Amino acid sequence: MEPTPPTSPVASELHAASAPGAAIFGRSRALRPTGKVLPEHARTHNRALVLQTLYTAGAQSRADVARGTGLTRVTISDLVGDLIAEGLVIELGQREDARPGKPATLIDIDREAFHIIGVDLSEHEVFRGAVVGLDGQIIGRDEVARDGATAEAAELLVEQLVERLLARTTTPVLGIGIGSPGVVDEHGVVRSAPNLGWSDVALQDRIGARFALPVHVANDANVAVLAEHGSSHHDDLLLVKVGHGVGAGLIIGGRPAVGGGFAAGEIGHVVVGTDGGPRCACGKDGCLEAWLAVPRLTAQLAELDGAGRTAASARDDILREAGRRLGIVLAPVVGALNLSEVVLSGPTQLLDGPLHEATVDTLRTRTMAEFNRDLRLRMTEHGQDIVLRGAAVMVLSGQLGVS
Amino acid sequence: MEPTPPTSPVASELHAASAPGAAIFGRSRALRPTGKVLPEHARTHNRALVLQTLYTAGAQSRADVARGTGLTRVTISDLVGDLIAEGLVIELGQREDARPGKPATLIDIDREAFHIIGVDLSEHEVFRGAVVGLDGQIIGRDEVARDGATAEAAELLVEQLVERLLARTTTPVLGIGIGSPGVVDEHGVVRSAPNLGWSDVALQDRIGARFALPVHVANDANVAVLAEHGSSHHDDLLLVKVGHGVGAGLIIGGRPAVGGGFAAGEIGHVVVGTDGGPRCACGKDGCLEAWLAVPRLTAQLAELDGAGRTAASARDDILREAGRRLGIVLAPVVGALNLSEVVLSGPTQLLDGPLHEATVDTLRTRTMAEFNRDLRLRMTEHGQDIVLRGAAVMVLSGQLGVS
DNA sequence: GTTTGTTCGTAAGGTTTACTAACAAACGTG
DNA sequence: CACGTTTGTTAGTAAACCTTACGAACAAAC
Repeated sequence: MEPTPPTSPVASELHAASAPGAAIFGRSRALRPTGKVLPEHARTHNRALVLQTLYTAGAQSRADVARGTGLTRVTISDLVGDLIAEGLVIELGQREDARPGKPATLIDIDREAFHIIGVDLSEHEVFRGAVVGLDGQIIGRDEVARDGATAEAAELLVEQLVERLLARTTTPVLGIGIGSPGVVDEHGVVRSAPNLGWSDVALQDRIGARFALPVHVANDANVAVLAEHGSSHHDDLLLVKVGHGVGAGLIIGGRPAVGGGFAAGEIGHVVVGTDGGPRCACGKDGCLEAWLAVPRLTAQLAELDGAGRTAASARDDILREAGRRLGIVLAPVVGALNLSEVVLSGPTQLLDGPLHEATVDTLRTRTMAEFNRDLRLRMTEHGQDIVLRGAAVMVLSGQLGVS
Repeated sequence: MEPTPPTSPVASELHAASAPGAAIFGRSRALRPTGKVLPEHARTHNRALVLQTLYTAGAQSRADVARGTGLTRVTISDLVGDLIAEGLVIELGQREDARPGKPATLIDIDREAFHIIGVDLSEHEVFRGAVVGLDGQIIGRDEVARDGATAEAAELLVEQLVERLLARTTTPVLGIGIGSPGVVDEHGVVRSAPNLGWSDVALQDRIGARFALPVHVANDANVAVLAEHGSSHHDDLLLVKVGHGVGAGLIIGGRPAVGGGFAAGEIGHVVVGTDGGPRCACGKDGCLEAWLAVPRLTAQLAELDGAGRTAASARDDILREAGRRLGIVLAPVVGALNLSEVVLSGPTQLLDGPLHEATVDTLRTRTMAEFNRDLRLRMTEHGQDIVLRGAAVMVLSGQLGVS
């Protein structure tokens, strides 16, 4: 019954008195900034709806779009007129196939009209970037070696990389998307990225001011899950990104989860199981990262090699145990959120095999089959480019409302 | 690399081919039913915004509401005119305090104009219900003994309880909110509630047809977290409801999480730890419910008493271990979602004490302090009425857009 | 070849919504 | 008492989407 000391990161407020006179529901809560809705906002929404329809279903007639959206042909013609004037949509000529009635004029998003810059800062040795098309196709790549650069030097490298990528674009640029390690807030400020020596770095503002383009910045795993959501039909999914560290990105009910402190997905330092485990850099024993991070796994496998040609099963045992640990951490999350899809991203030779199998097995034995029958666990199909493509999705979503 | 058998609840789709010709992002996904936005929808939104403002901040002038919402005085007058005509808002006369300018006419939601019926089906022996005011105050209670009724008999009991509650109302009824155990879908169909012998019971339609009133049905824990969200200023919170079983409700980014299969929050049968545990009714060993459910805890404590007057520390040990197990399951969820608040609901004499302390301790030692510094773990302040009040919030939110 | 029915895209006119501008009423202040 | 301030309403305007109507262009049936 004693309150825990206030120094504790998890403090109890059991006995905190509520404000006197406050209503039972809601009155004490800060006013929600839901915001008014003006006619022009409705227009913006419907405009995005047209783009989304074209983006998702491809070239079609105005009448098709009208049927798809529920708006009238008249309104669609009006909206499409705007979009054509802006260069976002083009007419493709008449439909070929033979059917009764006036032949339709096909329209589509001009998928060659804009380029997007995607940047991935999540790798340890190199900053990678790409020029990405509206469809997600990678048009050109570039990268800069990091050479241990931190703080201002690292920021300069990002600028340099973006500049080189912009030089390669041949059409107007829709925006710049950046996936950064660490905790990133809603304004694209990197609150904390220890690896890069960043703390409260206003990357979005800086890059935006430098290149006069829309910029979106988010955590690398949160960016990666956007790429996965784009190519999945699930609206509740989790992506686990295994690299130098272990992080996750979540989509819940079709929307990215950010978390109260912008640290959603930070599962690398959650302790796994009740039987200890390897000592982690953070000081605790048995963190997920201590079991699963790539350096840890490769080191363990290298030890095996050093001890002579052991049976392949020893290698498999190591990977299987890592997979089991991942499953143990994921089980409560899968259960609590009733996820329908979990995706793994990272080195295929490590993740795709015994590790993956063990995770599947562990999830199966530790969750309720009845509720999670539809759950799928799979490797990403985006490979190494997942953050680059996710960054493009982020820009697409932010600038056009398409996602 | 072998795909797991299709009978497995967690199946691998590692090698599933994507549809040929599908675009890299999105094209393969089903068209999102985002929906068009018409001017009247904007109107509805702004109307709800006015109600929300009044509900949250209390009586004020039209001009105050205009400043609070960002809409103009003219628009607010128009909207308020509608609301007064509908009987939702009333004029309270002129403001008393002395200041320059024309004296303001105070308006407020007519908090006595409507009653809400709240029903809680989560208890084992009894169905409880209440007439609830718009502010959440409980105006009258009623209950029916369940006597083990299941299937149709249980449905009839619900109808009977609602009928008796309606007879007690003295004003028009805004709607009926029901918190049911089991899995409930978006249309208020109880997909599965083993305790009540329900399977695909269209409770919302049935009660709605019987009483010709708006009805909202959801899972009991998901309903309970609405009550908690109403009196909290956190937009990422989890409520753990400990009773005959163990369930949870989540609010993520201010919205309730429902899950792909409508089973979000079902954490009772997630296995805890890596050291076995008590056999659970579901067949697995060491489910959270096997550690934490009230029958299990009381049985363990009763065994103690039977063995003679043991030290109080033995009782504390049992509760502490249960709390530790809860912390172990919650740690990955708290980490993944970066929750800012976790609330416990259930018997105070069991939860509020060593159990609570142990959960706090365990969460502290198993998550990253840096990310979860602001996390609070506390008992609910709604006590036994949490589902009844949550049901009222659900109706308020569904019918008026107020939450 | 003609008629019929269908489909597409556009034009005209009406309704809803929220805005700006302007004003009367009612108050405190100097 | 003149003046500035605040409130709430009236009048007119702009934006957005709707319904209705129509010409153009086609397939199918006669």
